[in-house]
Amino acid sequence: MSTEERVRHAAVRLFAEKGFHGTGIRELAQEAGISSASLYHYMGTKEDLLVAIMRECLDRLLRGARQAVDGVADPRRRLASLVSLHVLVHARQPAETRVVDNEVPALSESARKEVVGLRDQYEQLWADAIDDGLRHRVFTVAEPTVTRLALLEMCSGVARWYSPRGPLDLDRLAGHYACLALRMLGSADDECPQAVETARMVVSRVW
Amino acid sequence: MSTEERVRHAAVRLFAEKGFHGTGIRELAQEAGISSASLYHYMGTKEDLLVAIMRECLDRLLRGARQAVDGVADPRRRLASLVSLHVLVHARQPAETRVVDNEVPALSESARKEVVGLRDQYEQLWADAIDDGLRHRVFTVAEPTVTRLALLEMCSGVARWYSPRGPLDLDRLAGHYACLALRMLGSADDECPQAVETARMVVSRVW
Amino acid sequence: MSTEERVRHAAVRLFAEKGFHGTGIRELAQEAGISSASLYHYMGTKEDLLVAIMRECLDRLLRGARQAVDGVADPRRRLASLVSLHVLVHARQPAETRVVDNEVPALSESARKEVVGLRDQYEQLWADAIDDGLRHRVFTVAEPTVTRLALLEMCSGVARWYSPRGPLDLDRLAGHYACLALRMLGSADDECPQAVETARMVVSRVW
Amino acid sequence: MSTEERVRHAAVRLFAEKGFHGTGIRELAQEAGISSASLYHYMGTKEDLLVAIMRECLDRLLRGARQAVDGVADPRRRLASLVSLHVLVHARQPAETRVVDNEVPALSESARKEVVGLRDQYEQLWADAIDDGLRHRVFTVAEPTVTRLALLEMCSGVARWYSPRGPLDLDRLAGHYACLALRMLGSADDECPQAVETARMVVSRVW
DNA sequence: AATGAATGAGTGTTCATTCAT
DNA sequence: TATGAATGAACACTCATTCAT
Repeated sequence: MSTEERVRHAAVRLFAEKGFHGTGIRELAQEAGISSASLYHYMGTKEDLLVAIMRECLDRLLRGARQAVDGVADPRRRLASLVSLHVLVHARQPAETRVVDNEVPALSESARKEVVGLRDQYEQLWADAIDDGLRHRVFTVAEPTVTRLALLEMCSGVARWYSPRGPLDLDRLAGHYACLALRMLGSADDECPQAVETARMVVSRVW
Repeated sequence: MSTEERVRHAAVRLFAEKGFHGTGIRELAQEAGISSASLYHYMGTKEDLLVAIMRECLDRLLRGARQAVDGVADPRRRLASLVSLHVLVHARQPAETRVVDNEVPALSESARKEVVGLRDQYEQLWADAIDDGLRHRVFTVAEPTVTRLALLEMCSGVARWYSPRGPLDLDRLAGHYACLALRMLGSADDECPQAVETARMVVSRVW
Repeated sequence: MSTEERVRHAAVRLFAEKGFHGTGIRELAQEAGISSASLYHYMGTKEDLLVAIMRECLDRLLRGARQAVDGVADPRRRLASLVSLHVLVHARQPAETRVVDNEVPALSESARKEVVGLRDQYEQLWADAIDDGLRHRVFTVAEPTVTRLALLEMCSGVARWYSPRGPLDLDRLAGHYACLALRMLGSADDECPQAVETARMVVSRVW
Repeated sequence: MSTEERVRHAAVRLFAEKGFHGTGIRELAQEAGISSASLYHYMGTKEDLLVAIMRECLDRLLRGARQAVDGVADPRRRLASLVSLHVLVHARQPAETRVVDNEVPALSESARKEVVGLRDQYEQLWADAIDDGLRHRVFTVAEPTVTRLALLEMCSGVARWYSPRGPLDLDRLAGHYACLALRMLGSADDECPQAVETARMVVSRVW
């Protein structure tokens, strides 16, 4: 593993564990196995490093999500795939995703704009699937916007508690969340296994 | 409003907005309208202040939750009331609840133990309702533990986005979440209005 | 002497001796007899301190120069008084004046504008006296602008070498420079003693 | 232009513009178009580079000054030639000369001794001319030492303001300063054109 | 009750310099 | 000849906290 990768990994781990402001540059350097001065060969400012982490994670998520929904007509399958992918990624990369989810307020104005922009594009894919499902009457739910937010928070929460050492494997986890999501939307939950399959394929392609 | 309250409010607002480590003592003092030295008449250390905020919030939530479920036999109504209460509180007090949800890693070992202990007691009430519902076959869900976590994350997420200036009033919000929850558990969602009523009563009693 | 004054004196001494960039904040603190953290009770940034020193020195010089020329009709006496005052001040306060003369490039854009503005006002008084003298034919010199600059550099140079422990007292020094200046301008040099008298009075009033 | 020359030029430019302590090694490298590590193939330490610049400039000036006065009997012509040469050099090479004039305090003890020694030899030529002129009664001035310092500061000041884009060409500038100098010394100022001629010849030989 | 003054330890970042390649 | 990589020390500045008044 290159030094640059070690720096990145150290930052992801520490920012996730102690927060951006709770992580010192010297701590970061020690975790990466170099001096704090050397750190600056591999990054700009501490914030630049944070932005790079967020951008890459969101970029991948957005790219993956697009692959998961592109060309899929059935909104139930689209939504289920989005949920599965989101859960898979949050369970496999809890550190990265927690940084993305928690440290937005630590960003400066301009960086925040970029990051929020990416996140908005991503969430739009969820909104489209939900709207489509409502229009085609395969979803029945009172508040689509609130429900979308509820879904996203529910799925992102996985990064806060999932442990690979627990009894649940990733596929069953993702499948279960897909079921919960379809239930919330008032739909039958028989699309889940195929959605998990799609999500797994996307993950193997993008990560 | 007493000075002590002003300090508490300032801390809640800033810890929620910028995080514990992102908030300076001088910033806190300025927001409270006193000098940073005077701050120390109203608190111990900065961490003591954080702990006090978390403890009070969790205490109230736990007390409220107990009032909401005590003596209620139907697990659907218990669960729906817990969800409604949780959502109401997170929508009405987003700053306090975000501090509780986000700043646990900023605590020292011993303080963390206490706070996590309170949270565990609180979550146990949810677990009990779910288990009870499964036992009585009013709930049908594959992974009760995962589902409980999904529910909690979904509901806590409200604090991250709800705005009182939006189109949804608190009661409808709480009711909608109760419906979503019952759906997730594979139950009919006709207990929601009463659950909201219960939650409102509890809130008015405890806060 | 108050702590604030000690800080100011330390800064003047060190900035003059080693330059702004050559003076560390810790060195400054040590010279002032406080910790480097305490320094920040008595100043904004290091640059703010520099600007304050420059502003005060230039303000005084400008005020003094105006008092020295106001209401004096004879341009020879005006010019001689300006020279005497300039020399007196640079000999008595070599540290302050060297900071003003040497550290302008260390200033940020906006601060530099202010400082250069003050200096320009000051130099204008010299330009006016010279122009007036040429118009009234009491001065005879080919290049008035160049000559003004030559005069100013010559007089400012005093701060770089004059020592109060040398054989020349301040009055004779100032008088000699006034003579040199009048000679450069092609004028008789009999106004000097009165000019020194004027300068001494101004100095005692403004400093 | 060789890399070594590019380094030298970059250093001269930056040391003059921002001072020795205000110039970073990376900045220097960038200005020279190489990496900061490569810099060390062409210099010793940063201070060595400064010393080399100063030494060369002072060496040339001293050599030039000797050529300008050697074998010239008339002290007026000697003094006028020294002034002309000094002004020409300071106007043509403002960066080098400002470094020499401003950065002496940045030198370590031993380097400072060497540089000050060169400067003293140079100034001695001025002192000799003045003393000679006084002895032969072609100069009339009260304080020869002070006057020498005033002359030197006046002439060195040229480097701080002269611009080749201004209305004055170098010869007229040098001639004007020679006149000012002779006036200061109480002498007729008719030696100037020849002095400028001498200075120009010396410059073309030494630089 | 309130705060100006004070500080040791720490912040993120840059410094001049070295060295293996 | 040239440079990426590396670093200990220093940079200007802020931290949470204490204490005399």
